[in-house]
Amino acid sequence: MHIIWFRDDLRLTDNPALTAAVNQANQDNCPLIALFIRCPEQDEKHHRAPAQADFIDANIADLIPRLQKINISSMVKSVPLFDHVPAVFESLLDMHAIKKVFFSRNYLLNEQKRDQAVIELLQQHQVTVQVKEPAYLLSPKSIEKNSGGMYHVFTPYKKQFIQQIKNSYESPLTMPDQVKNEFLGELPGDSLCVDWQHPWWPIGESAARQRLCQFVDNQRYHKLRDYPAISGTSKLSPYLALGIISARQCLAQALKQQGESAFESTWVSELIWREFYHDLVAFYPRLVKHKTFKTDAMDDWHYDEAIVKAWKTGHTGFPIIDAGMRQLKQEHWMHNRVRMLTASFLTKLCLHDWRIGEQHFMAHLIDGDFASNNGGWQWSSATGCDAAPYFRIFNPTTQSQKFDEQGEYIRQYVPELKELSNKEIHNPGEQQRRDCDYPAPIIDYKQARAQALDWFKSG
DNA sequence: TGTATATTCTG
DNA sequence: AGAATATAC
Repeated sequence: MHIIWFRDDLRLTDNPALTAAVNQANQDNCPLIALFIRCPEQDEKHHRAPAQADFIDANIADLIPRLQKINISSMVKSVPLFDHVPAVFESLLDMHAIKKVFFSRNYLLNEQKRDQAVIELLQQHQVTVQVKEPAYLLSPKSIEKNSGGMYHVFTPYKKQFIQQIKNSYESPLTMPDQVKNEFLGELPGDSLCVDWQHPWWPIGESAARQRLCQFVDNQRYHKLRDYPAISGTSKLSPYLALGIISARQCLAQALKQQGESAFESTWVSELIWREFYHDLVAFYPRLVKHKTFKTDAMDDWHYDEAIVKAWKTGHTGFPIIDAGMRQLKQEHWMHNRVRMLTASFLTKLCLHDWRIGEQHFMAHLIDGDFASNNGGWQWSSATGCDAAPYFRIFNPTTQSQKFDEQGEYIRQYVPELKELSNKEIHNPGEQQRRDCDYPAPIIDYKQARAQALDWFKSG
């Protein structure tokens, strides 16, 4: 029999490893088994949000009957750590005559170490391993400067990216054929947490595709994406992070609805940002080791327990920041504009280590994705790839006035301020704060900004 | 995908 | 006085 080992790509369509596995099984006329290996302790080590772990389980549970329809039986195994994954394969080898194993490549370090150990074990047992490139828009490392190496600036990267993808466009793969060999029935395995109570994030790839089809409207996205009180973003990030939908499927839909102009659209640009950050991780393994992207970046930060606590719990005394941090805790998701504001606040105004924020976001976000999250945090803290230098510092109050003019977003997540006027809600007066039982600002913005400019300039 | 400030413009 | 614009950080 052959095995398709599902890890990140929890979908049937546009899944190169799965399609290859099905084709091979049919060619060799043998059964195909889908293998899922969950590693709860590893998840904890990587600070995977419990919400995301549950979302994965629920999506696996959704995938199993759909795999059955194409005659693929599934097996779910749970072991604590990546180190224990080879043993799962060993016990499978004891029980079954396994000929080929398929999975899609992962560029993160611990994951690659895990995969390498599995590959070595399988090769010792004369099992063929096929590692397929995941359905990125372009495979990592396919964009390089003329002089070689990775672009450090997004704009020229994007320009070349679009050129290249126009030349080598591949449309997404459709559902694979049925496996001709007989369905093996239920296989013994470990249980999944399938009690998913989150109507905002429906399970499964058809839900994701439906969301995609309803969303793609670039005019609307371009106009509304920065307003956190409005649902103007795609809400596809958790699906992209876990491969429930592929970036290629997203681009295909944009092209279908907008034609070639999709390449210039704001949303597709965001998809390319995502590839840019994934590419950076593939090029620079130091990023996975918590190093700054800029090797000469200022990297010794303040630390004040009280500031970290206020930031994490949403009690900084800056309403828009607190709204964002509370939204993160409550919904396991935060609007992108507010992610930028809260990140800039922690790193550039409080001068606290971006890694604190990176880890906190990962621990709570349902869409946590190492490359995007690390890239975003390093961009925010001036240690990463950002064409604009260190002095891009957001003013939480003016940003709030600009992007949450009516204070709707603040009122939703910081209800103690909901009676304040549209004018006052962005920065209540001292007496109002006391009346609402809302904290005074933990930093003096003006002073913090001046301090940050000095600090970054000297570093 | 920024902000603050000085300067000029407008009514 | 407030908007628009230019410039430096």
